[in-house]
Formats: sequence, structure tokens, C-alpha cells
Amino acid sequence: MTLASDARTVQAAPAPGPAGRRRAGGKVRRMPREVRERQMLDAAVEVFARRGYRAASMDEIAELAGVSKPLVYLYLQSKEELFGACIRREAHALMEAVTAAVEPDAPADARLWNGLRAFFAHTADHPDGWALLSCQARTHGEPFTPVVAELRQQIVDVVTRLIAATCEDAGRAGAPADHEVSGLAHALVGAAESLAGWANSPTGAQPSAKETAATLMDVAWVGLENLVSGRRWSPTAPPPEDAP
Amino acid sequence: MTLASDARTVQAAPAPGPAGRRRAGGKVRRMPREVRERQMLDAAVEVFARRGYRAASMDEIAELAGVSKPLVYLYLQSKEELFGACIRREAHALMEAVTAAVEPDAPADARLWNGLRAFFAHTADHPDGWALLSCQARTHGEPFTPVVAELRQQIVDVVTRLIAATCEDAGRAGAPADHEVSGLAHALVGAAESLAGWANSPTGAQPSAKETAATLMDVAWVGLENLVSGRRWSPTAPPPEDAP
Amino acid sequence: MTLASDARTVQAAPAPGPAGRRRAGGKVRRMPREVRERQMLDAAVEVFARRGYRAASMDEIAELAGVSKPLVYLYLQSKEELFGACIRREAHALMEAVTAAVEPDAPADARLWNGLRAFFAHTADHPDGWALLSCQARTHGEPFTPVVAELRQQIVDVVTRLIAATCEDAGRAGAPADHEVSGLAHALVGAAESLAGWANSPTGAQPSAKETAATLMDVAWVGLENLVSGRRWSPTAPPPEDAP
Amino acid sequence: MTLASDARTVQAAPAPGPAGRRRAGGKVRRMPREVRERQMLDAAVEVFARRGYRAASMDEIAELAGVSKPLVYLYLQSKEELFGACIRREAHALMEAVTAAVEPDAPADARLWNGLRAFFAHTADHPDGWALLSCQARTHGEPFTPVVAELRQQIVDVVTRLIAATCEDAGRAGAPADHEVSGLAHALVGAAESLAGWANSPTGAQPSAKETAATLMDVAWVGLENLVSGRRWSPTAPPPEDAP
DNA sequence: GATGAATGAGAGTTCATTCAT
DNA sequence: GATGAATGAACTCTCATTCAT
Repeated sequence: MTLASDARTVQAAPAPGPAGRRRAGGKVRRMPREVRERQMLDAAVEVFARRGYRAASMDEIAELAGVSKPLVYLYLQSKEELFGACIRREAHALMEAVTAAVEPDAPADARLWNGLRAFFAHTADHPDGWALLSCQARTHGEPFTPVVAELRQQIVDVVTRLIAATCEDAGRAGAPADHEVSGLAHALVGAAESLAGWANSPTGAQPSAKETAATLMDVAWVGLENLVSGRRWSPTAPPPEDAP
Repeated sequence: MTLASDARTVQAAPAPGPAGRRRAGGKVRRMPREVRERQMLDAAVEVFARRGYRAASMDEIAELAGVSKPLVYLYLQSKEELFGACIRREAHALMEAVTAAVEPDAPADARLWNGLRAFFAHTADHPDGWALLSCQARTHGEPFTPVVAELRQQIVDVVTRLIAATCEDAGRAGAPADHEVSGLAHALVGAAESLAGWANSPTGAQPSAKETAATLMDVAWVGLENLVSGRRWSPTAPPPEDAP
Repeated sequence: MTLASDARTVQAAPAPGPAGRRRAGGKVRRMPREVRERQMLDAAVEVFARRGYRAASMDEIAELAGVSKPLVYLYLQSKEELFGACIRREAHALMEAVTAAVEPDAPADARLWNGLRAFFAHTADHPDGWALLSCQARTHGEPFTPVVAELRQQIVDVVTRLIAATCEDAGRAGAPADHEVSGLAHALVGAAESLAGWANSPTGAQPSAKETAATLMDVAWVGLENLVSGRRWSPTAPPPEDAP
Repeated sequence: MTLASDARTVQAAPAPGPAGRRRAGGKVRRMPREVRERQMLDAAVEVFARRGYRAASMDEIAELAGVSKPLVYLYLQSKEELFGACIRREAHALMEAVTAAVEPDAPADARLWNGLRAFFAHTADHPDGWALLSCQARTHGEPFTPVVAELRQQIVDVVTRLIAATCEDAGRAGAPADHEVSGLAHALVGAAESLAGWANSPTGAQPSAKETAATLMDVAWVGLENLVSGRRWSPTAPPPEDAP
């Protein structure tokens, strides 16, 4: 699992290198471009997550990255491009983490289980990246909305495929319709998102990724199995049909 | 059910009223403060939802509300207060809608079912309000985040109580621990939120509130029942314990 | 002769008005939009003339106009639009001044004479405006170049018509070809421009517009008459034909 | 006639030279300083002419010259110095071209004629240099204005001497006063400048240097002769003395 | 000698906010 | 009560210029 964003470098103590490469003040200068760029992306993800796209200022990003603003522009062109680069990197990292954890030949429930664990583990490790993908993604009106929406859709698609696979593992009778599967996928992803936020929130029990995944599996898997085998919940005493 | 935001007034042709209340130019003046304020809030919700908090401009809000900018400030103090007022109004309306639909004495599944239906119906009817609550409000580290967090907590609490009630309806054996209940509640709320967004998204099947609620009930209720009776999912072939 | 730019207001002491309209500091606020706009244009013409388009800063313009920068943007949109407005105003004023001085029914030489006097008088009175038209106009690469070029062309066209009229007043024989007339017009305008600059330059005799016009008439009119009647200068001892 | 700017080197494929002076990459290194400097000046003249002083960027100049930016600074100190060097080189080249064409012992009209032809030929051959001298340099109140002003004064002085010589060739009667001569010289130079711009402009007849010079001689020489012999134009019906 | 890496300073532009009528 | 006039502060972005290798 090679995740670009694993190599966080913000504020990280740089490799000392030979004596003389440090200034008296301790600030290392003249890093290779690749390293600087990663530092900037790290800082940008953090600031974008904390403030939102509009409220984030390039000044703050540059300062957090430990470079001057013009350098950010030199390497990453504009605020919009910078944001796009952040989104792409974080989405890619998350997808990598999840797909790497899912063995294609395992049974459906094992795949879901492993995928969920990887998802919760990754979002717990990269809360800022997850904040970017889950919150900023839905903000309307900004020029990058389509990009984010597409990356989010990729995640939903993976889950959709998982559920569809589950259906195929089971018998055919009463299999849910396509739009039901789609709805389920969104429900599952939403539940996972919410749990990720809850698990990472400072208040509360701070459960591990495994516990969180188990909680979700407990409630979702049986429900899924039920659904797949055609059983549905129905109101025992059907409510009056007044509401939409 | 008296929801403030039901009485949308943006751009609506005002009731003419007695002669003399209109100017020659056709613009109605001297509306009662309450009405003006609602107009402003309606406009603000729309603009905030469309653009996001930072990108929304007071100019656009004032223009959409049909009033001058200083009046907006006279009534609502500042952009931040205005946003807070929007959030409070929309949150209150949503809570009202949901709680009004839940009969306290009904069985647990009926309460959940009715609550979900009301939730999906309301969010579908007030997409701007829902966009505010679900997206814009979470983004910013700004001072209104607590308001939204509180609303969300209220909803989670309601659901938590529902689940707890379900547990009590069932026997005691294997009842989930408190933190499990909490996690379940968050999962359920997240699933509902995600479904609401999906159901309202322009792409896709545009299911009715009832269908959406059914989708969620199908997967969640059986899972809940299972959980309540102490059954858990567990990996049939336990994966190697390498991950957290 | 009603020239917009005659009513210069930069730094002008504003009409006092009733007591109480001045602040203690003496700065008058809340002028009608029209007045403020003229102030800004005056300041902009001065700064653009002094620094050139690119080197002129909106800060300096705003300060010279005695207003804040946002007001300049509120009224005049952008630097480019502001420059365009300056060019248009100054070109219009110059054209007005010249055409107003030329009686259409007068003989050709009288028209040229009066036109030149008006030209020199106006450029002497509005050196900044003239600097804008004559210098900035030729700067390449800027987005407004076509506009300035067109306005400059209008001036050349007026002179061209004057010369053509002179030709018609004279007999037909040996009348100069069209492209010769065009060249003459450019030569005359260039001479006038140069004289205007010389007449306004701090060094030297500071001749009046009338004297300047006389100097130009002395050399140009006889030349013109000669040309019109078909006489040309030719090298008495023709130089070897090696040069282009 | 040795004009520095004749040896244009921009983008020119350098003479290969002995093996070993090229790198593997094909880029020639270690050119003699003189050559490098000329390349830079050529590039700078082109970019300054195209964009104007302020809009020209050192990046673009360095790139066009095919060298790195620090090298430009090493050789030419600063943007301002670089611009000054361009102006000086182009001004020197123009003066050389004109003075080389004027035989000191020829009669006055021949000297004027040859000088004008050389002027128009040179400006036509070096449009960028001429653009620099005629437009960019006048605009700015910056420190290189004196350089251009001095060049211009040199030209005016030459013309002034020509006119004075013409006066001496003719009789003394009615010879123009000194300030008249000065004015005439400015008018002539301005006319020539304007014609140079017109002759080089993309629109229009694109006349040759000889034709352009002839056009100017036709109108100016007779005027000069007239003036020298004391004849003046005067309004046949003197206009009312209302204007300055 | 030549250059990739880096920046201080300042540009145009926008916006929430407040007077003074 | 309602508004046209006005601004301080901040933002994105660019550029001439210099190190350190």
C-alpha cells in the first residue's frame, strides 16, 4: 500500500543531511521541488479542511508549508489548481487504501468487512483529507465541484459493486432492484462517513477502526442479507397513507 | 405543524392590500418587520445554499430579498448572525417536522418509520435548508458550527432513544452496550443524511420520501432487531489480525 | 464649447454649501455620483499621463481623487475601463474643441488656421489629456490599443479632410494622390504634436497657441499650396540611387 | 556604418564551431560575453517594444534570449539598466545611420533629403528600436527619460543647424528669429516621427523610405525656403482676436 | 559561469460594513 | 424606515530580484 499522503512532511523534521545544509536559524532551504510540493499539498489539505475552500487563504497555506506565497504559485499555479491537486491526492490515497485491502477473490462479506476496516482506518489516519472529500465536496457553486463529485462517486461505485456481488453470492430470488442497490450504497457510505466522523470526534469513546467497522457490519450485514434474500420490512400496522 | 420556512416569500407577489400601500413605482413599502425579516432569511438561505457561506455576498442576498443592504444589517446585524439565524430556523423547522411525525406512544419501529418519512419529506421539500444544515454548516471552524453540531446531536439523541426503546421492547439478553447504541445511532443518521442528499440530487431516480425511508428501513430495521437480540456478524474466517 | 473636461475638479475647493455639510476635518463627503466620477477621471488622466498605463496604480489615482479605492471600482469597474473612459473623454474634448473652432464655410486656409489654433490651445490647456492620447496611444500589447488608435485616427481624418478641401479649392492639376494626402496629414499632425510638446515643455520660450500655430502655418501652408498646384521638390543633383 | 543592432542574434542558430563547444543536449555554452550580451539586448528590445516597459517581464526576455534570468542580472544589473542599455544602443544606431548619410559639405537641401531618407530607412528596418525610442521611452517619468530626451534633442539640434544653414545659404532679409527656427525644427522632427510611425504601421500603403522622405520634403522644403526669405502666411481676413 | 530555488513588495480587486441623509 | 455613498481590510496573484549550489 503505497499512499502518497502517508509521507506527511508538514512540520516534519527534515533529514539532517550533511552539516552545512542547515542555516544557523535551523531553517532548511532549497529543497528539491518534489519535497516542497508535498509539503505544500500537506499544508493545503490541512488548511482547506479547517477553513473550507473560500475561507482558506493562500497566505495561511504558505506559512504552514514553511514557504513563501510566490513559491506556492510557482509550483501549483492557482488556488483552484491547488485545491484540485489536494482533492485528487486524497481521493486517490483513500481509494488505494480501500482497494488494497479488498481481496478480489474473498467472499462478499469478507470484502465488505475488510473494505470497511480499511476505510475507517484511513479516514481516522487522514481526518483532513476525509474532511475535504466529505464536506467540501458538496459545496455548490465552486468551479471544482464536478471533480470532487466524481471522486466521491467512485467510492460509492466501489460499494455498489460490493453489494451487487453480495446479491450474486446469494440466490436470485427477490434481489433488490438497481435503484435499491444504489440507495443502499449511499446509505452505507453515509453511515460510514458519519461513523468516521463520530469515531474521530474528540468527544466519546474513540473506538478503533475495527470496532467501528464491526458496529457497521453488525447492523448492515444482516440487513443486507435479508434484503438480498427478498425479505423487506413492512409496517405491521400500516400507517395511514396521508404522507408522501 | 407551523414551520416558519413554509411561508416562503421570496419574490412572491405580495398581496396587494388596500390602495395607498403601494407607491407609484409599484414597490411595496413599510411591510411589517416580521415579513421583511422572513423575506431576508428566505433569500439568505437560498444564496447561502447556492454559493456557500464565504462566497455568498450580502449584496446578492439583499437584492434577492428586494431590500437595501443597510436594512439587512439593521435587522440581522451581520453576515454571521444572518447565517446563524438561517441555520437556527432551518434546524428548528426540520426538528419540528420530524418530532411532529413521531407519535410518542407508537411502537418503536413505527416511530422510526414515521420519523424517517418525515425527515426525507422535509429535506426533499426544503433542499436549500437541508444543504445549509448538511454541508455549509459543517465546513467552517466559525462560531456557528456549534449550532449545527447541537442540532445534529439532537437528532442523534432522538434516534438513540429510539434504539434504546427497541432494546427494551425486546428482551434483555445480549443488548448492545451504550457506546454501541451510540455508534448505531450515528450510523443511522449518517445513512439518512446521505440518502437525503442522494434522493434530492438531480441525477438518478428521484425516489419519493416513502421509498427512501423504506430503503433505509429494509436494511436497518432487521439489523437493529438482530443486534438487539444479541446476534452479531463475525468473520467466518477471521482475517489475520494485522490491521488496527 | 462645452467640454466635459473643462470642469476640472481635482483638488478644487468644493462649493461650500450650507454649514454642516463639512466635517471638522474639512473633507467633504457624500458628493453626488456625477461629481465624484469626474474627480476620478481627472485624477486618472493625470496619473495615467504621468506614469503610463501599467505603471499607474489605482491607489495613486484614488488618493489623488480624494476617495478610497473601492469607490473607484464601484463607479468605473476596472483599471482598463477607467483608462478607456479617460481616453474617450479626452479624445472627445479635443475633437470638440477643434471642430468647434472650424467654421465649415470658411476658406481652407482659415479653417486650417483656426483648427490649428484650437488644437494648440486645447493641448496646452490639457497637457495630461494630450499626453494620454499621443503617447499611451501607441503602446502596443495593451488591450485598449485599438480604441486609442481609432480616436487618434479620427483626428488624422479631420486633418485629411482639411487638406483635401484645400486641394479642391485649388485647381485640379497635379493634385496629390490619396496616399500622399494621408502622408501629409500624418506629417502635419506629427508636427503639431511635436510643437504642442515643445510649446508646453518647461524649457524654452513658452510660445502662445497663436504663435505656435503661426509657426506651423508658415512652413506648412506654402508647402501645401505648392503641392496642391503640383509642384514638387526634387533633388537638383539627384543622389546616387543606392539607398532604398 | 557599424551599427550594433545590425548584428541581430536572437534565435539565430549559432555557428557550430569546433567540436567540444557543444554539450550533448545541443545547447551551446560559454559564449563570449559580448555575444551573450547582444543576444540579451536584442531580446530585450523586442520584448520592450512589444509589451512596453512595465508589462515586459524579465522572464520573457531571458527566455527569448535563451539564457537564464540570473545571467541577465549578472550582465545588465536590473530591468531599468537593461532598458537604458536598449535605449542607448538604439538611439546610437539611429544617430549613426542619419549622420553617416549626411555629407557635411553638401548643400542644405541635399543634407536634409539624405538625412530624412536615412531616418526613414533606419526606422523602417528597426521597427522595435524605433518603437522603443518613440513610444516607450517618453511615457515614464522614470530615470531613463533624460536619455531619450537627449537623443531627441540631438536630432532637433542637427535639424536646427540644417535650417540655420539654409538661412545662411539664402540672403539675410527676413530671416526667422531663433525661437522660430527652434519651433520649425521641432515641427520637422515631429512630422518625421509621425511619418515614420505611419510608414511602418501595418495598415496603409507601406511606402518606401524614399517616398516617405519625398512626401515630407515636398511640403517642408518650399515652406522652409519661403520662411527663410522672409515670407509668412497671414490670414487674409484676420480672425477676431478672441482666442489666445 | 550558469542555474534551480526562493522571496519581499506590491498590484488589482472584492466584500462586509457603516455613515449621513 | 430606508438608502445612496463610502471605506478598511483582506484576498489572489505577479514580478523584479537574489541566494546557494
